[in-house]
Amino acid sequence: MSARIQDVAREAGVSTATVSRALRGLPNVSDQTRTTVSRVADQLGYVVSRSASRLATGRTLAIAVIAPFIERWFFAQAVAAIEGELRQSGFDALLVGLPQPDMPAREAFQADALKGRVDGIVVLTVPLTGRELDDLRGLHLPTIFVGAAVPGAMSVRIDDVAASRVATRHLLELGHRRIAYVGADPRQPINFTAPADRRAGWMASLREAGIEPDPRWDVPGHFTAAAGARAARELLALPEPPTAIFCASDEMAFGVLAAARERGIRVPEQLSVIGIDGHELAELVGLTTVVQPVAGQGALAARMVLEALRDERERGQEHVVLPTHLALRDTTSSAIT
Amino acid sequence: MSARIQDVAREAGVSTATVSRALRGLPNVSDQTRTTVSRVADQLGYVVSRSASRLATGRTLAIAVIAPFIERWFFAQAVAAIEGELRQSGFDALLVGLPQPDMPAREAFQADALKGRVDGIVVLTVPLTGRELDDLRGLHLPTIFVGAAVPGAMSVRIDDVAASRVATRHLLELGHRRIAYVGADPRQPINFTAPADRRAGWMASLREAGIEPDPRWDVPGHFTAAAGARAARELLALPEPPTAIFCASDEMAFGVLAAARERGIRVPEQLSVIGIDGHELAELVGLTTVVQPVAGQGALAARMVLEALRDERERGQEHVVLPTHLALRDTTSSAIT
DNA sequence: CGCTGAACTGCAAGCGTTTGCAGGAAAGGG
DNA sequence: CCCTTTCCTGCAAACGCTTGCAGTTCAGCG
Repeated sequence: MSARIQDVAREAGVSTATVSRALRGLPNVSDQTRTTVSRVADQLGYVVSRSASRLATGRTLAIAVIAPFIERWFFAQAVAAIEGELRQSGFDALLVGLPQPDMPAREAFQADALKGRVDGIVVLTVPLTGRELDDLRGLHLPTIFVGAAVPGAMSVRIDDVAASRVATRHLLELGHRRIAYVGADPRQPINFTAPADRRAGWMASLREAGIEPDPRWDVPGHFTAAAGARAARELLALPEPPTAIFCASDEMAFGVLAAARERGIRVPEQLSVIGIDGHELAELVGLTTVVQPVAGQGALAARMVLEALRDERERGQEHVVLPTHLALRDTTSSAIT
Repeated sequence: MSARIQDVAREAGVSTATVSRALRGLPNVSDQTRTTVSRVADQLGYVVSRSASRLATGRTLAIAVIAPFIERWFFAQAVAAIEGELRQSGFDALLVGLPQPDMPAREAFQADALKGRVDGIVVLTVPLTGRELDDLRGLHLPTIFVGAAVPGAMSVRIDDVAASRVATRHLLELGHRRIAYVGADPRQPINFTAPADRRAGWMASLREAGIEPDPRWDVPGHFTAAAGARAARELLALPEPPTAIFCASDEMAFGVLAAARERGIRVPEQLSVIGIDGHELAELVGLTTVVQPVAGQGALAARMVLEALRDERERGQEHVVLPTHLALRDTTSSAIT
């Protein structure tokens, strides 16, 4: 049906070996030959068979992108950035969602289903079990984690503890004392450290300020707006509700803002709210937040796998930490005392 | 390094042919043999080489998912749903972003780069040129479009005109006369009909109500919140501003709401706002909107390609239109006259 | 007890590239 | 003018699976 390397070879009057070399820009092909071959090739609309060259070389020119919730803002941003970077380098992005990620007993992630299908892996901050992680390592492919530092592998992320401290300190400086945290995750799988780290930053900052955090200020949020709203309703119903809420993601903060509006609580006058992310909408609604480079982390991760593929020798254990910054906007203000 | 079919064959004392058949559940393999082979196979951790079977069969077990802006809500939802459906059927999801989609003169989409790399294609409502579309057809792969009906191919979508009429009529029934539309796209590529269709529905509904839409009520929005806000600012600055704004997407509506807040305009008392989508946040902020099944469209599309792959014979030209419904919430109310 | 099929299994030829090795031609050096 | 090099090119063997075809075994039937 469509042209094979044979056809090109015949038409150009050379061997398939030469066609292969000519088309891939390998040395030891005369300019004359190379031109002819190229011309014939696109005359015939020849495209090398990926399957065949995969088989012959053992390289797939594909990278797996493992993401738990592609539909969520953070992941969508990151995936988009990764895909773009990969495509530019001629690599395929094989998207792998985590099976039923919300289920407590979700189907195990089959790492070795990837065996031989990709040259490298980018893992977006995914709740993986230790076993799954081991299987992943067992593939011996360059693997890079985004959003969490996994020992023995490369990673790119932000300093979650620090980001969280920035947010919490900001609230403290505004005079808040009763500062809640939304975003803890009851389960704590390996490699999904953001919730816990951010919680740790919050807690440490409070303690440094001489405040012992009330356990009731620490509410799970599951990183969705709806869950954020639920958390806020719970917090605002406390006998002595917090005067400020720090959310581990902007989406949860949106939920908190909505919940506050429901109850007629004015932000920031009666309640300060701060998030982490730098969501597009955060700017619009004036949400104060700690901005992290999401696309930046994704793109960098992609470049790092490709890099690792190039320099097979030194499969580094690089851990890159990207900076964040506080975007002061309209949802935080001094506490009324 | 890792086990080949040969190894399994040797270990199990059978030929590679038998291993192949046994593992794939083909008939004419004794139960005894099948069991032995399976046992040996996973003892050795054998996984068939996708590359090799691709080459041998010509089938890739992969589907390309072409999306222009993976980072946007609609696309992220759809991609997630598609990926899930494909994975369940053992297919790989090859994610293909459109190169620099925002650029006016973006690099052409290389359809034939997909040649031989996938068995089918799902195209999310993508602004493609006629030539690109032709190339895509030239691949002769089952292709299904989401969000736009392309002649000669399968599609799944909503009735944009109807959805838009529902929204517009709702506003009309509330007594609004000056109803603006945010979302038109100046460029009008083939296969990206949603903006124009929704605009058509708006315009038709107005005319049926005896209202001649003021051209200034028709503002581009580019489907982002920021652009929605910009559009709203423009509209609200008109000497006689609209009393209601209909946005072709919820994200744009969020922008409009933000812009209204900026100017101290109360919603819905002074301004009614309605969107299309059913975004997670829409519910939270109480945005009235026409809900469309986004994940549903994606999942269905995926099932349809797989279906088409199964029944090679009848490559249908099915066009499925999924229903939408109006979600009445708090951003629309009667016009003050 | 021979014969016919059915049920399994194996042989080996692909599938379309890549690549180590060797051959041949041209160029340069002595 | 011969001998090295250098530069191109082709041969043919992988790569790891699938599958048409043929061979074997064995139960069942006449």
